[in-house]
Amino acid sequence: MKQRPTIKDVAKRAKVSLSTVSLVINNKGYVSQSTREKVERVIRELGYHPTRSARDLALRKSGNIGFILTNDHFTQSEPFYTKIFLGAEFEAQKHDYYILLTTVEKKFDSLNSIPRFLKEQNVDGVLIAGQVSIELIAYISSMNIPIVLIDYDVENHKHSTVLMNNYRGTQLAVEHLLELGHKEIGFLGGDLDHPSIYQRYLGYKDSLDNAGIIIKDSWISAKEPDTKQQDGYNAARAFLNNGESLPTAIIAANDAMAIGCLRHFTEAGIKVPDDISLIGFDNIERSYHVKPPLTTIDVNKFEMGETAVRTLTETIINGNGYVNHIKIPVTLIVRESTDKNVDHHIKKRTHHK
Amino acid sequence: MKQRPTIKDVAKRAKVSLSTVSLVINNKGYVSQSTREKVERVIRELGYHPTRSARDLALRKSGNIGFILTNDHFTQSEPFYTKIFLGAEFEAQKHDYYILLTTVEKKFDSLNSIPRFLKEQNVDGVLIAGQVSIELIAYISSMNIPIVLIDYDVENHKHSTVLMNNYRGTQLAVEHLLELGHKEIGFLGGDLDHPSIYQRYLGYKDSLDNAGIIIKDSWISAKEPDTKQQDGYNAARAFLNNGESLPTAIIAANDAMAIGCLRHFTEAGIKVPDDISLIGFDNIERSYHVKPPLTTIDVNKFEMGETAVRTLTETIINGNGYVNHIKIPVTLIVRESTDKNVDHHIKKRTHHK
DNA sequence: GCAGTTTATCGAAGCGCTTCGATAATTTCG
DNA sequence: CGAAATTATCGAAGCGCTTCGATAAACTGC
Repeated sequence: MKQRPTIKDVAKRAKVSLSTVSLVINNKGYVSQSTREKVERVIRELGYHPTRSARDLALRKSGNIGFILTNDHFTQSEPFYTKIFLGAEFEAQKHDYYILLTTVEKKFDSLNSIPRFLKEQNVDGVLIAGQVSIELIAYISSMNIPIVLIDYDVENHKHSTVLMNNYRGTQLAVEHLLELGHKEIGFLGGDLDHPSIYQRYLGYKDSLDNAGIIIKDSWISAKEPDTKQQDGYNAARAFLNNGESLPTAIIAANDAMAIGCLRHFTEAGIKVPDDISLIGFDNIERSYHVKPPLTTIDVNKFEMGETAVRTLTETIINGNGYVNHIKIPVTLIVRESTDKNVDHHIKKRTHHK
Repeated sequence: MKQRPTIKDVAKRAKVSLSTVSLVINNKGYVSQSTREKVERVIRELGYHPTRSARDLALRKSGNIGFILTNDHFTQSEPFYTKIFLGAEFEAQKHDYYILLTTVEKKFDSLNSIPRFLKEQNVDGVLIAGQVSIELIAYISSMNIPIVLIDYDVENHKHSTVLMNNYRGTQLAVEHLLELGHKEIGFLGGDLDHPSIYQRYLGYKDSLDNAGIIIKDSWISAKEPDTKQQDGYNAARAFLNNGESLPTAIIAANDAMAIGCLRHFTEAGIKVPDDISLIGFDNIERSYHVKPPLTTIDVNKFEMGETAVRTLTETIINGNGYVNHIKIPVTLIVRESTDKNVDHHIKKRTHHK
């Protein structure tokens, strides 16, 4: 196996010094036209290409960016972060970066939670997707490595973030329902401590406020501990048992909860959308296959990944301190779980049975 | 920003030479218990960790493995290679490798098709998923870089391969149909030149042969140029118009074709599985949502990725020449598109109308 | 008790590249 | 026309690590 040529071979063959070759490769300093051409010719002849690790060592950088997420994401059925990752991967390729992927435990453990690529100084910047421990973020931050957070917002706004426009999402949902003639619109949330969910709640609340509608407490459910299907199911039951009349439409914090809610409604004989309209959020695969298909809010995950990489490379170039908060637009997907508010008095009777 | 400690700092502080520290880190050569402990203590105190690029340069390796696929895969809706990639990613993590992903054009172009990580000598081995140009494979091979092919088999068996057991898949399908009492079993294939499809065809043919059933030409369709849904649709039409009676069951080369076939049958008033049973292959997402849900053959894609990485790391360690051909097992997923062969004479009448 | 091993440590060279001066040749222009 | 600035090239040092001898001390065993 014959060795690949090094910069030395190029220099020898072109009868110039190592440094000159380096200058040509990097388009730096002063090199006369003639020697530049000579060197370039030799490079072509030899099929030379600089070796990554040598260059990295000399430049004290890596050409990689790290992608961190908690290890439960990939095992989830919904490929949310997978799509973000792919978007990032493609954008990174454009900027001549490679992405090193790693997963970490949800809870921080200073021994094991530090991704290897950080210890090895093998990344120039880091993408963090979803809710990782703030200790880890702080640790990376303390190493002075640029960070971009995706779909997760920490309180201090020290790092750039790429979020979906949660607020705008529920706003769209409310607008859609208002157009359909609904006035009594509920919100089925889970854990309001989660920033995204809270934003969705706010978008809902503000929109109704602006429409001059006074929200009744009984329209809102936010007692469930999480935002999974089961929580939606439970929340739906709570709705039915609170002694108050149901709103004519419900916006769920996400599709999973909406689907759980839908299931309970179906069991309880409440028809969606005839008796009540229902909107989800996230546009997960299943929201399309459920009966009836869910009206929901979609965000382009691929674009989130792309944008994150673009932001990160800019931070790498411009140095830290460059902070950017980007909201990726969302769109309303109208399917069959929402319908006109025909006559809500009939409905009240229906679900009081 | 204070510099991270280097091996030099460790040496100084531990009052030993650079080389001794290196020996300790790598567990090599002779080091007395006492100095070993001393060095290890200092390493801990300083929070030292060797830097990747320096080590790579010295060792002339990279600690990365490349993952190549053609650029159309990720744009396809079916996340087939995505799952393989994730399997590979996780397994790589266990072996302390990072995966560098890249896509290449289907047709080889010596200028642009060479992945950057190859030019930069930035990978110790390469995973190739799907049908990439043989020129590229030959090129990589000529650089003496270990290769493992996934879901693609080139003629010369110079490289390790990880394939799904296509042959076994259609064998399972035939067994299933035989148990249901079918004797007239057709095969709806596309491009038989594709090795995977051909293996599926062989599994079908051999199984019927072994069962003592003589296959009629009219049961087999293999004239379509590709294996997409439209090809299945067209093939189904050809089946109906060939003047012969239909078999009582059909095995399609893949789910896409099966779904196309199903669509045409539905349009033609032929009921699946009442009039004819139908089996797909691949277990794509849609095969589950179609009416009726498709009986099909599933393979664990994640496992394919894992196995490929395991094979590759072994080749990297043991040197080339270590060649392994692995077939990942498949399983039959019985859903609603197959049923007992009740009375096929009635059926014949049905579809002759 | 001494030649031959084994164990322990270290200095120096080397991996392939970048970059900082130093030197020299060429150009500018007051 | 000569001092200063610009252009061109190169040698050497350095990036942080591994590894090959060299050297020396500590054991073998006869």
